[in-house]
Amino acid sequence: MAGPVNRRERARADTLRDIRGAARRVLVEHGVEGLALRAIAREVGLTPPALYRYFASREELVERVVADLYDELCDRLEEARDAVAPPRPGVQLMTAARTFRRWAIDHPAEFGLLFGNAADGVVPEKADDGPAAAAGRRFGGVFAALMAAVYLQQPFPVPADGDLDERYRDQLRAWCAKLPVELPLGVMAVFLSSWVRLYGLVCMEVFGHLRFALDDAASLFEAEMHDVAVRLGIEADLVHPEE
Amino acid sequence: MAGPVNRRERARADTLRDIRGAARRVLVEHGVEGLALRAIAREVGLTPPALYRYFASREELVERVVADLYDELCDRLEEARDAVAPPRPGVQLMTAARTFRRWAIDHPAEFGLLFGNAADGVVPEKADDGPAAAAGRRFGGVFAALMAAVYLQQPFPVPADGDLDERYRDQLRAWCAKLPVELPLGVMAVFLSSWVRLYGLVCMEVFGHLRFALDDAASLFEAEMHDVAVRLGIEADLVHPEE
DNA sequence: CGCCGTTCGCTAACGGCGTTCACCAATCTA
DNA sequence: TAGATTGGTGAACGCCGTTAGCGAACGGCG
Repeated sequence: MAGPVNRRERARADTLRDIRGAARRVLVEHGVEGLALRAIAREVGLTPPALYRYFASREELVERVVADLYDELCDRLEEARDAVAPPRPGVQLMTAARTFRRWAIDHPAEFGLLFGNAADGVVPEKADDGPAAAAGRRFGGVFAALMAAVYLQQPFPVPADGDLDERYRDQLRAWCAKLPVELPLGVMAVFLSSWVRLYGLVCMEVFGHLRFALDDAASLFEAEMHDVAVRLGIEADLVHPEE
Repeated sequence: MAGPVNRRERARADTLRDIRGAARRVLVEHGVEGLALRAIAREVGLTPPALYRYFASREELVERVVADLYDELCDRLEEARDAVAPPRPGVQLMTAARTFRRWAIDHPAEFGLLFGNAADGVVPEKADDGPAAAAGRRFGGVFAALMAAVYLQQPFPVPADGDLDERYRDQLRAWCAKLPVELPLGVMAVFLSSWVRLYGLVCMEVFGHLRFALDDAASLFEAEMHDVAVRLGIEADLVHPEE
């Protein structure tokens, strides 16, 4: 927690902040494609090589931006979650899901950087460490925790361990071991299914994969939310958004 | 249908085929990112500017490749569908879905090019014309037709028009109007929901968005298929794949 | 056959990209 | 104050998509 003491250290911290801000601005203005190191340098008022005093490569810089955006999104989600009164887990989960979709639609460039497959899906390397991965885990944790809270408050029916096939059970067990609370494997299965339905739908909507049929997927999203809520036994918590 | 008559026309057709083949090879070997015009030229044995005698831009070349891949995928799907004996629509639909996932996993680079969001999701322009769009429509049509066949053979419960909200109903109606057969709007709603569950899941799996929990999403996919089959009243047609 | 326009390949070049290098001035440390 | 470290510079390399201009091969025609 040692703050900057030197003039140098202060200047360095300032420049670092400037660079991250500039990167964010370039991203919003020129999209994921236009997020070029040279463009960022131009925006900050530095020459491109100067950025290498702060980041080892463009990739590392982008990863830093990704982490920042994840954090911003998580803050938004937690803020919305904590604003729910009274704090019923079901309402909080539905609110977080709607807030996620809202953020995605309002920040398409940022969303594209976080959840798009710019070279990271096809080349499935995506390191487990690094700030971006950590921030990503925080993001997943927000929803996982809400889901767990819903179950712990009022269990919903889940498949018995015996109903899951062996490979699946093993993988769920491995994943479950990484989480703080212990839950039946069936809860994880229901969580994954619900997650795919909502998160997958948002991705498809923002990335235009539904435009063949729909201009606005809001109703489809609400319908999917409804199905998920029924499965989680929180249909009563599914208040329609005022919008 | 005028075949090549001149020596020139024959040479041109050959070169065109070579280019498309080379592009495909470059795509597989170097991924979507590495699909560079210069790399394709190198692979064919031409200088980069020479490709401009065949395509107006890199984008047009890539679009041609996209169309080729869609066609190849559609051929595969139709082949699998038509191999189902007896030709029960339910079995055909499930078979097509499994074939789609199989193709996606076996051809990650090609899948990334077709269904990734390389600059086309964030910038939502994606022209409605062009060979790629036409081939994409053919792809969607395969599943839409199977879904319609399932419904026409044995209707499954669908929401009444009155249960859909107004905006949604209007959009479904507009989309429905573009299809050859007329179906209740609720069928389209069920189709979209099922589509998102299966296609969205495959995208998430291939693009690595499930790796936080699962290494192999086969079981999750089968579970989602099961849910969809139940909703479509074709649970009996859900034979487990031998694999 | 020879002529002429078209086609198709080449080289050279432009601007943009990420990245490395050598150099220099400002800054901190001893 | 001397020396080391830091943070900036311009020049350069090799990649990218794309354009312009040139020359050779080819096709149709008198």
